[in-house]
Amino acid sequence: MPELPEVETIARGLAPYVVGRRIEEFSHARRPPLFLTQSLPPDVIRGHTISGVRRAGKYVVFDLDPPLWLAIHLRMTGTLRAGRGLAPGPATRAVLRLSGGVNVVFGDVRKFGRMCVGRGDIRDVLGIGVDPLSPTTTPQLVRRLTGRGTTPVKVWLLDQRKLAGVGNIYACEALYAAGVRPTRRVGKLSLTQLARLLAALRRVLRDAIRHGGSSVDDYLDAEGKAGRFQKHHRVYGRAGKPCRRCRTPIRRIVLAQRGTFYCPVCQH
DNA sequence: ATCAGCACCTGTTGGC
DNA sequence: TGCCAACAGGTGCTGA
Repeated sequence: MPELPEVETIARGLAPYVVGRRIEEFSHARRPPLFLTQSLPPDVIRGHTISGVRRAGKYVVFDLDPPLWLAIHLRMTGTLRAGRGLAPGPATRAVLRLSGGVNVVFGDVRKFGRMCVGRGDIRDVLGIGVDPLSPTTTPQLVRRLTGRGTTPVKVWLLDQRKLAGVGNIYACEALYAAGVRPTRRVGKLSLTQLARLLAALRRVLRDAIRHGGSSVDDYLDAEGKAGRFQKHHRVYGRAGKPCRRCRTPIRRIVLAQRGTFYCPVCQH
């Protein structure tokens, strides 16, 4: 469920609760497997201190001292909550018990979420690409990444090995904002169109972060609060409803098995 | 090397 | 009202 803006919101919300605290205990479910195959044995993090919380792609990352990291991917229904004396619930998959009585609880109804303990270059270990919000991600770099690829641009945006962090909602919204049809072959977009798309993507992501992310169904932040950006969606989830610009009904198609929404008039 | 299709899970919703 | 198929913000594997 959570994409870049939701993960960013969660990471920022966790920081005041966890930074500077020591991990006293780490308890976690075993089935279905919670840890990625490339993970170090998870229990090595016990006794380490959390030096920071950040986002890498769609992962929430706890930086530890001595140097090590714990990355958590929420997939569709994962939630991360922090609080003093916070209790586990029925869907709890893991709990970090920290110094000072603070608990971090990872809940996940569908059990798709995954964790990974590692050290060194996190992007290498997790296999994720560049960040769309990074100033080093330029239209020229994006062009190098797309090459002459024949993949539909919307499917390309969802490939975490290229750009990391974009999911279904923001891919749809950014393509609408840029006036680009989701089915366009990514390698055939001009550099100008790619630049427009990257700028639109950044605008949409920053805007969504400012609004605490999108709560379409069950996303909640680190303190259990819903996001507000769903009120700003222009196409996502609006099949059959009028385009806010031209009143044409928004169309829904399926690309790579994902619902894809666009305006047939405003997007070419 | 790609890529469509399905698998992984459970809860909610919409159509009949 | 009740049942059940379809669908959901994500990713990874398999086989063509």
